[in-house]
Amino acid sequence: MRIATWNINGVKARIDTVLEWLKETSPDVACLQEIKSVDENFPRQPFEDLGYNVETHGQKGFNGVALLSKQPLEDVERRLPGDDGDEQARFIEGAVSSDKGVIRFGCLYLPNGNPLGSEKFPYKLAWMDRLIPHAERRLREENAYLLLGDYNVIPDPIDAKNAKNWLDDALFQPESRQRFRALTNLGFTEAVRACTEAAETYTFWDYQAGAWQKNNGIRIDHILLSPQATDLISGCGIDKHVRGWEKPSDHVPVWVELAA
DNA sequence: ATGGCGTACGCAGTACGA
Repeated sequence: MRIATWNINGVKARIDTVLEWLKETSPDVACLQEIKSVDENFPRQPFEDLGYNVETHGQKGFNGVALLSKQPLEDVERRLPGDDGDEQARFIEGAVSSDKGVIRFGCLYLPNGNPLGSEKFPYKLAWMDRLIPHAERRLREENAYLLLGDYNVIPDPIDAKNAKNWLDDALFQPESRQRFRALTNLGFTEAVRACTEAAETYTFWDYQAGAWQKNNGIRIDHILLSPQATDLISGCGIDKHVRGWEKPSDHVPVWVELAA
């Protein structure tokens, strides 16, 4: 079973690209971020035509997440618990049944947090402070659970081509990185680092200043697996070639293969 | 980067992203 995450930067602009990728890699579950669409306008039909069940949590203009699954999605929940006043569409969960039991997926679009000094950075940290106890509750269920998406966190210097360029950026602040470590330290395994120690392993390249051509990337899209899910890992990867396609997203898909 | 690009909204130019 292949599980993938991808920040598509707008479903309207990216629909053909996303469909092409789905046909090429055929993930069983795909978590999409930045759909930038309200639920009513999400183009469900072309995804359903490829055999996917579709669940969305969108809003007007920006943000928005979606879950695609070849198997029916059960127990779908929208919104990250902990702040009823948070109107930003950044979190959706669902589960599928497999021969290894229930496998649950949390699809997240973590706040960017820039610029530092604005209200956006404390919002990012507060969002992470809600994510950690939620993840802790899920781990206590002792099922296969994957928490995946655009974390907007560069975990370590090796995860950026030029780490010093990010020192004043919310993605690389000690407070952001500390919370990411606190999350993984609950007992999650981070898929890509479990599969490779290779340097220059990135998931995002800016549209500007020839970042892609210079391989000036960062690794900010992550897949975290509970111990029960970690036991099923048979491989993982990054679909880097997609960044070179026509009209690309600035992010590329990350995936993990489970023996389920 | 005093953001040079890209997307959404909506029809000019502003908000947002990382």
